Amino acid sequence: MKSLDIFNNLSEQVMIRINSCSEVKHPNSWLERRQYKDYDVWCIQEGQVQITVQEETFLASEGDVVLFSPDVAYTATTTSKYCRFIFIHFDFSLGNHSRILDNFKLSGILKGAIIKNEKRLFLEAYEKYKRSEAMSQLHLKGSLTILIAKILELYGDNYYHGEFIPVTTTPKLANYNYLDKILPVFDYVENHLHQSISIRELAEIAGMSEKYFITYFKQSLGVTPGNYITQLKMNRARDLLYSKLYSIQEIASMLGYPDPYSFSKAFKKYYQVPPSKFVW
DNA sequence: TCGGCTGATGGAATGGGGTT
DNA sequence: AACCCCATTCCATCAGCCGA
Repeated sequence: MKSLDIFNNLSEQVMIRINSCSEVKHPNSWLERRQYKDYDVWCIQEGQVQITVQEETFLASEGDVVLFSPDVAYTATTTSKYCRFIFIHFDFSLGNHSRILDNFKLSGILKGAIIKNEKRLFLEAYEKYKRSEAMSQLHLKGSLTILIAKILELYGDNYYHGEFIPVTTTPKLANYNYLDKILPVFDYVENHLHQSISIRELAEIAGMSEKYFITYFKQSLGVTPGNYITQLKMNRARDLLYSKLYSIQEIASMLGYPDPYSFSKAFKKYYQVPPSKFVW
């Protein structure tokens, strides 16, 4: 299992909040030196944008998408007569972890060709948003989610990795491998969903004391290990129920619950509906 | 990174409602 | 009546927060 799978498995815990979204056009004399506290995506519509990060210079052309992570200090100018781009500022968090994406080198320039469809959806949503059409904010958020999912997918498949380096304020932020320590735990949970999993055994796998493991896990992922296990089990329970191939008793046993009652209890707590009423 | 405290959770037993 | 499923209750254990 790849560490990026957490975003898929914990998709219900992912929160994206749009802070601002607009379109700007800058003349050749434009020079901007900034460092934001949230994420920022630029969709270059016209011209070329030259971006300098940590003394290194990059060029984003028409059609490209630029992703800035928080704490990336950049200087931007245009090498063409003028440039025009749409920007969107947003926060991205998993559970209560607002900087989970810092674990990955995502900040940089994505060539338009590799993200074509997702960018098109985003631009369509932006046009709706600009005209204040009905549900346009939901459209915008949805299309941004798709765009980010695509960036994560490209990153996971090694088709993309960002080259912007953030200004490291704490040692933790400099460590892109922060999740690596608990990666074996993800694998273990994934492969042992059919049995009851104790935090103690997970801590052992991570090579930490039980108490510290819980703290570390929550700091790294934004959710507690217990919540993580429950989330995965409930995802699978939902899929198994939809398949209509198994009884509640069978599913309970497939997910490591000692009896169907405990499973029902956990299921209802999570979905607010008992498993028997979940699929009609 | 650890230990103590406390609320949360699991497991077992029991009961009730619905269905066959 | 028998069976199934879920709710409730009680008690023991565990997870996770907080302070050091």
